[in-house]
Amino acid sequence: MTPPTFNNLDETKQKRILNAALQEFAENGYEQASTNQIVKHAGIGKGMLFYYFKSKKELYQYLIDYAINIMTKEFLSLIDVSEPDFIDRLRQIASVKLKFFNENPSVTNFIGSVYLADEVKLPVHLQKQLTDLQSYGYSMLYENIDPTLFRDDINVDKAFRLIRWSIEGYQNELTNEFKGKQIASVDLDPYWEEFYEYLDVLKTSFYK
Amino acid sequence: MTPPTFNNLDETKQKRILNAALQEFAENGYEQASTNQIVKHAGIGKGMLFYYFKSKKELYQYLIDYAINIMTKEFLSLIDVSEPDFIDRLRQIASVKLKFFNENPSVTNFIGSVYLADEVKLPVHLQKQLTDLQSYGYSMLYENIDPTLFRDDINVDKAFRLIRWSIEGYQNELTNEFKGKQIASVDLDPYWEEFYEYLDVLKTSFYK
Amino acid sequence: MTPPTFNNLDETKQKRILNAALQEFAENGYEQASTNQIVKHAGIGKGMLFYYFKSKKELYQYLIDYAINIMTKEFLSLIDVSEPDFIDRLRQIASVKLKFFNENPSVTNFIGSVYLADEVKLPVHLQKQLTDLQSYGYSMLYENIDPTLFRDDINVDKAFRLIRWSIEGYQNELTNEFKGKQIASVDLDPYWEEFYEYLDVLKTSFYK
Amino acid sequence: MTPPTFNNLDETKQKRILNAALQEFAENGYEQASTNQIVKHAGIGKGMLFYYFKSKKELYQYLIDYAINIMTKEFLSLIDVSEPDFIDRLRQIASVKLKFFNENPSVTNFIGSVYLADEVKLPVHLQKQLTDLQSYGYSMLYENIDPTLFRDDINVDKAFRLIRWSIEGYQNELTNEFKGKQIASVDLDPYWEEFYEYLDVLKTSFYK
DNA sequence: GATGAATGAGCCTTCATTCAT
DNA sequence: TATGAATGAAGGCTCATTCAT
Repeated sequence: MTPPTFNNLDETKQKRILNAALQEFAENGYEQASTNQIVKHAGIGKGMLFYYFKSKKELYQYLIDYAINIMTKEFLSLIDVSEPDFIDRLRQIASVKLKFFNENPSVTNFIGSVYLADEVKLPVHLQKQLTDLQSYGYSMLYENIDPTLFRDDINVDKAFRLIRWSIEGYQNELTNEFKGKQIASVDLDPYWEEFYEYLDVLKTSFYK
Repeated sequence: MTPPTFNNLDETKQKRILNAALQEFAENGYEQASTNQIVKHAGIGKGMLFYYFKSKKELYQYLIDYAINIMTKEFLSLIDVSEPDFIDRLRQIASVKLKFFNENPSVTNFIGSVYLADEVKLPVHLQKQLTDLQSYGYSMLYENIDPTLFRDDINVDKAFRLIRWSIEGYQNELTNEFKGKQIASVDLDPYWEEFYEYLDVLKTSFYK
Repeated sequence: MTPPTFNNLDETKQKRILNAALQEFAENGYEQASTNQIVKHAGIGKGMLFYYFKSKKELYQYLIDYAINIMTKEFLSLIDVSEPDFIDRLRQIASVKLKFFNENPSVTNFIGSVYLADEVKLPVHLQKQLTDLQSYGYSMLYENIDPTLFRDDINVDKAFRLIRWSIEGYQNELTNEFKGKQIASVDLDPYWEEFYEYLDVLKTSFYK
Repeated sequence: MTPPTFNNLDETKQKRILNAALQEFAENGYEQASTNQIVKHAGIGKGMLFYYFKSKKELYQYLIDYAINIMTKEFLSLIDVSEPDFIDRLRQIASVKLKFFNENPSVTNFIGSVYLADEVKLPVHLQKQLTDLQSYGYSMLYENIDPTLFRDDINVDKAFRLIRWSIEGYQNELTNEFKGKQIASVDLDPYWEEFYEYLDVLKTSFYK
């Protein structure tokens, strides 16, 4: 399924190529991404990319598959589902997510661009994997949550979603703010503090 | 600042060109948009586009400027700021926004794609205008709001933002759902109903 | 059907492009023909070829159509079918053919390469035209021929074909011999003389 | 002259490589032939082909040399020159030729494509060998022929050639007809019968 | 000997931009 | 003003050939 010519490369080279490609696609979208730029940044010859992947599209689909796998293994599966408090769960997810982002910034940006753009008609098995990834993410989010913590006078499902949207909105705003900056160079502590304050407001409002 | 050659055109022709361009950019992004398609849909010769605008980029920036102006005049300025209830204000904004979208779908889609994509490095004056647009939007949102409606045990500013993010998240989800469909063909009533339910949950939770 | 952008060119330029293309395709076949070489020899910019023709394949098909038309009008239709003597008919055809070749060498070579190579899957209407061209050629060859000139002890149809094949073989041999030489620089008279001698042998053998 | 590295291979491997190459060149012509396909079909590594032959062109020329030799030894030298009747000689040659084709279809197709295409500028020694092959073929055709069988009122040399051209024309037509079909699946008897009828017409016409 | 990864020139094609008319 | 023909750089991709292993 995955190109054996590529998988036989030593890992650092694979990583160099994958990162160059993930970044190029994330920044420019599928069509506008330039394989020329990719090979230049990856430091490989013009022909090799097509020796490994046969076509731009195959490379793109390989990246999606790769991103899905790594997100599953190194992000979603690390979420602790024993925490029954929805908002504390969200806090923990944010922490794992940030760690993942720091280790795989290009993967995060790339998979985001895939969901946003849908420039490319993907084969069904990839469409399914993307949907599955989302479902798995939701299950990590909602599984084993204790609904009795919520006020009795509101619809809990609606509350779930409103809270999730709030958090996502907050995180998007931060992402936007940090865009272009080296994340490593930012002192994140004040942001965590602020985040916790937002979570407290949510608890106060939505919980009993 | 705006090309005088273009502004001297009779208005219907201007509209034809602008709409052709707005649509092309909204659908394909900056790089992928084709000037050939634009002139074809606008019904003008290839040379004229570059006579009016000098370059693809200048056209794009003109469109941003144009979109900002029209959104200011025909959307933001129509918001009724006499409504002091924050959540009722949001409801009213949603209604005005939908009306604007129905009358100017290409403008709405275009400006959305500009915020999302940031393919192009914009000149500072446009960056500023975009920020100003957002600020103006926020002022329409927050001006004259009665904070005393909110519970006393939460930070009202944080509540404002959490609520706004919730609503935006909900609206994004709908936008995504409607993508590709003819909006005119959708019966919106059930969505309004659902929207109001969400607003009620917010009121119950955040208000006294 | 034929690209209007190309047909609007002044004729000398059209000819320059057509000849460059006919030659390139005749010499190298469809796949190996280089559009780069064509534009270089035609003295036009790289993009123009695709402005006129949209694709290499469309150019190729245009050339086939063009070659068929010109061969029909300036070669086959000039054959005098009032001559009932089969071998004299062949003599006359050879003369017309040579004249045509001198005026349109690239067309002749091109259409020959098309029949030989069948590299490209042609659309049915072109397939049909090519077959029709051959049929028309045969009709010019056989129409109104007097079979009673042939000996009674042989099958006249078989004789027709044997004679045709002889002549074609002779002509192919000459074509091969002249390959690469400037045909204009060759004194053809001795070849005509030799040709007539061959025709005489055929008459002696196959006629009463 | 022939690469010693290649000649040291055991014969089955040589054959595998030669057949893979002959077929690829015969089917696609020189330029369009893919060395990748050749090594794949030959079951050898990419590097070895260029170890044995140094370049695609050298391989091609080796194949020409090889084809000439095998045609000489296993086709032309098998022609029975004791038959003094020209037309019976032709019949016998056709039979030997068909046998050879059945045993070496790739060689036959390859050498045919070489004569037709002349894509490649061959070195003089190969040009000469090709000419010699033809000469040798002609000598097998004409040697020991009894000219007194021919009518007295025609030039016998011209008759020889006319007859040869006829036969070649007939055979080309058949080759064309069979193109793409599995020759083994065709019942050839009716074609032999027809062939003999043509030969009879020729005898009746050209012999006393 | 043997492999196949690596290279880079060249392929067809698109497209913003210019310019003669 | 208005047209659209003309340009050439850049796009994705292929392939003979080389070379480290």
